[in-house]
Amino acid sequence: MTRSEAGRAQVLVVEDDKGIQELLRFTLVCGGCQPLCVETAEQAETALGGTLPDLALIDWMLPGKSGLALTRKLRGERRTRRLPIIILTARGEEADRVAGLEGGADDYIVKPFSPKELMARVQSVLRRCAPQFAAGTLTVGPLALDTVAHEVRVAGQRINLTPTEFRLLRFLMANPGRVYSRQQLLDNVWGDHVYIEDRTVDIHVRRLRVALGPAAEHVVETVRGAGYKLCAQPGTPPSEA
Amino acid sequence: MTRSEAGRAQVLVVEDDKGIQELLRFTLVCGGCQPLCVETAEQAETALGGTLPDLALIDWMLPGKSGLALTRKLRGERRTRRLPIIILTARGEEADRVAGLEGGADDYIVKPFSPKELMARVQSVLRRCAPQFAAGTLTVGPLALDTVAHEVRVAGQRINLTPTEFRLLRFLMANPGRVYSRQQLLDNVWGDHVYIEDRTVDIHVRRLRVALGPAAEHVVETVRGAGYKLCAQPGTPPSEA
DNA sequence: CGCGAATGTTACGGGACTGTGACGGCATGG
DNA sequence: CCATGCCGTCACAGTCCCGTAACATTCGCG
Repeated sequence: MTRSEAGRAQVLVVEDDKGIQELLRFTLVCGGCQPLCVETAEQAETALGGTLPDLALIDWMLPGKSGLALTRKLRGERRTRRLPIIILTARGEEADRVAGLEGGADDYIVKPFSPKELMARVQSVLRRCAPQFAAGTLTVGPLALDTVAHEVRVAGQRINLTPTEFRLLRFLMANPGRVYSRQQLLDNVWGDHVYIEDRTVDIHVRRLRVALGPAAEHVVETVRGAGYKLCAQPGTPPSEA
Repeated sequence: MTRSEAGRAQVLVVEDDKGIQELLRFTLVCGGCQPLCVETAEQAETALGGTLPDLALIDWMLPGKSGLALTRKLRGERRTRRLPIIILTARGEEADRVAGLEGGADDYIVKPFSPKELMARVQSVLRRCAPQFAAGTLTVGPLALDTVAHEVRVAGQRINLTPTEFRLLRFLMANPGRVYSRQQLLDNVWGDHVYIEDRTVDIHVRRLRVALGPAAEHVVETVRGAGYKLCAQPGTPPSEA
């Protein structure tokens, strides 16, 4: 589900020109997005330290660190690797387009742009990168996962998870009861073409179970020969009457 | 079922550079695929006139007709429209990535590539395009089989099945009332090119009946001299013509 | 009733699958 | 520079599953 379906898509805007920033903000709000505006790459990184937005809109020309450098950095870090990025560039900098796409941007927009074009591209990128998770709190059995605050609670008790454990649990909680093979989990939690051993999934499932503690570790079920799934009713052994 | 599960996936390789072609062939064979190599787009079209492969690996730079043109043509024809395509492109042609994906490719690989990466992407695309087992819940008599959750219930009571028992029951429930010989069951449940004793099927049928319990064991019927079938109405002897 | 073929039933050894602990690499932060 | 935390891989152990063999039973038929 796109966040544009359930709530507003959060868009991080990195733009030093106040006028353009206001235009972007206005356009995005009118288009149903929730903009978060900063002016420098450094501020952007600070903002990205918290909850990840659904999309980053980055100006090519920034004071200090350039938009390209920021893009490359975001692509280099696991946490932000899959964050959709749109580059804003001025007319006549066509050569930069190549560099921008090389740097990992998903799309680019040439200034001056029409609000219509901006929203079209934003929606397009959001749609393409969409199969994400609805904002809000997922609840399965004794588990509660806040996708915005990045918090997980077991019977109300807050626990700490590593990034991978969190994404794994989030994915499973988004589709409870559904069995996923190790490969499917790698595709959906780690990313499409990442070459990692199947068994690595087992390790993270174990670490996740340990982190969940005895109260909830059995919520993550092993389906022998098939994969793993989340069981909504723990303590219901499938034994016969 | 993907061919990668039962049998080797056939991959058409369109690459004019002999060295790279050999590397591709070697990598694919090691990865469990069955490559068919040609050097030009024309030869590729000829090869595609026969049995369709499971995947096409097309070099971007080809003598004469380009890989993009070939991709577009394949996407334009009904017969090859759904054929998964991966584009091979050289470093520095990143801009072509967009054109390639817009042209209808499912993925692209940048040369030079590692064998591991190649196989990861090939497998990923094959998985993504693999025909799925019909999702949903199959119901026959007192039996209910959830293909997604991998759960089986007898009169609402959940039971545990081993992987083979589950596949066997799933196949029978997908085609209730129809008689299958032991060999047919081996082909469909175990996979095509497996040589296993016929009697093994009997064993698993028994184990399945035991697992189903007295309430439903008679749903799996023996047709003497023919094989096994699932009877929708237990207690209703099949009326032959 | 007797016989052979087909099927049901039991037992068992090998192997596949998963759980578990440990290790080294890598990036981050001081 | 080191310390820390996270991650991916390896190796080992336990468990479960599966295919085969062997024996028992039932069915079909004369």
